[in-house]
Amino acid sequence: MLSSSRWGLPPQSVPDEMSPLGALESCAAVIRCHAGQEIAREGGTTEYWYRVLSGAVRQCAVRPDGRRQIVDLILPGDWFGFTAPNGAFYPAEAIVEGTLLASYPRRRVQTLAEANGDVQRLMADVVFETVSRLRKQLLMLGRVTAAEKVGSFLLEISARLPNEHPDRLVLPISRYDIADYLAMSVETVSRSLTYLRQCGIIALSGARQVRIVDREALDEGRSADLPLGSVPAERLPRFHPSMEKNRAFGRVPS
Amino acid sequence: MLSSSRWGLPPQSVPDEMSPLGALESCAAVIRCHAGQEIAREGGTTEYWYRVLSGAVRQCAVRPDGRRQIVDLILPGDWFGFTAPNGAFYPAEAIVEGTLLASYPRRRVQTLAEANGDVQRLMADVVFETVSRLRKQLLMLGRVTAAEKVGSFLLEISARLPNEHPDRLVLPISRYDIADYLAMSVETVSRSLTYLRQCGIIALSGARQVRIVDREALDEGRSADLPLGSVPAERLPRFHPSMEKNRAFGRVPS
DNA sequence: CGAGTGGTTGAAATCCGTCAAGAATAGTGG
DNA sequence: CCACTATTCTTGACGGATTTCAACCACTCG
Repeated sequence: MLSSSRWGLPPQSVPDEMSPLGALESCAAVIRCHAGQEIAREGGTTEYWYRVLSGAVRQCAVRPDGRRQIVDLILPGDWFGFTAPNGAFYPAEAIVEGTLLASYPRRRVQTLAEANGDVQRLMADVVFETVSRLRKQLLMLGRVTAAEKVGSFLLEISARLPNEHPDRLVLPISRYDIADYLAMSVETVSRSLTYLRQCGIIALSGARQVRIVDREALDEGRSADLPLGSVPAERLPRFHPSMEKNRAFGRVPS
Repeated sequence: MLSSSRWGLPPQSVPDEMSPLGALESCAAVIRCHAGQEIAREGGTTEYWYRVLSGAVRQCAVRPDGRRQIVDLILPGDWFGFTAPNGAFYPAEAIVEGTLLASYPRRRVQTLAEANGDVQRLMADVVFETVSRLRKQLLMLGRVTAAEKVGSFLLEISARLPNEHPDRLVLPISRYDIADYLAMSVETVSRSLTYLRQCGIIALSGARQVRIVDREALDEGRSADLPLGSVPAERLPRFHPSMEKNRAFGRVPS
């Protein structure tokens, strides 16, 4: 499971500075994971920090009632494994077969960061990215309509997945995972996608291949103008009368 | 707005080690905020990291449709202000009148952390706490029923608020803020609370004073057994027939 | 082929958001 | 202290979106 080969950091994560990264590189080992395989945890605490090189990883929470929720979706370039001293531990599993991870010994990196300010700042930014990622997921979950949730999910994937063409994307996860990621039922995810397709906002070739036709319609949340049940014959108009319900969630209280 | 008085770290955040904290203390300034006041941002980027000493702070996102969502609720002892280099900025506002903040100059702390490994690890843990906090909010938003959301919110507040008696708590935020925090309407928040009260799971004295009667019922999510509309005459049984719908969100797919 | 997984669609029940109105509380100024 | 107002909170009614339950199709792999 633990291969000792070395691996370099991808250029996009740290564009200019290459000096401190060599030190980080030298302590990284590459792990190859099967689909569904849980990333090893050493006795409860995470002794490693990981970075996804290819594939996808999910961190799940299982409620007492048996439901599952994905609390983090980790794509190539993202780091994970940061846990608070007394925080809950959410097991990480590879989603895609052959997912490649770079594993960094936590203590080694911390020692490196103490000696090298560049490494310290790099790791700080990496954790801040995690915060930013979670906040985006919060915003997705907070959307009102199912179609809005799925729409913003597609945009998120499009932005985070290194595609040659940003409007053509291959979903790395199944409908079930999307459902657990957005906290909705699988059926509604499927319905939302066909709804977006029927609106002409996206195009589907196969289940996983998505083409974004009208990007603005996705992030403006205009996909909530019509209910899921209705089947519009043609594309939605750019501005819809029902968009006028611009009342705030809660006005500006306390 | 910016007072130059000094302020010590509270003992609960860092129990034992007191040596590196003196250095942190010495660069902290205390800010007193009015209710609704936005915490100063210096030209878009956050030049300061903050820690809440008393009161409460919210970080909001406003969607194009005018809705508001609270993407972080910061209570005494919590830090905030960590932003990724290219991440979105969410303005922070004090909620409670007279909220006290300790502000730490970002660059000064970074310099301190470079020189002192203890400061570095302390700050790392502080950011990990933020990650843990956001993940808990994700789990709250992911709950199915409105009563479950509000129930887990009460438990969260009870755990984070330094109360003498953990089952008696005073809500620091209004119904509107709760609604924007849990991404639901104000009316449903109110209805959920009265529902929990009628179930005998909580007791309300006034709008803000809550007493948790049956803690297990709250975190087991059993509060979702009955729909919001029905008014049960007595307490719910400990195990309810409808609890058998233990189907997972999505089974365990790839 | 049959089993299993993943995906889609239909029908029914229900939970929640919206609109509306009223009650309770706080804040203000006389 | 009281009237007056604004805000917060609660409750009702209604319509609609989503969940649930169920069936079906496509595909893969022994």
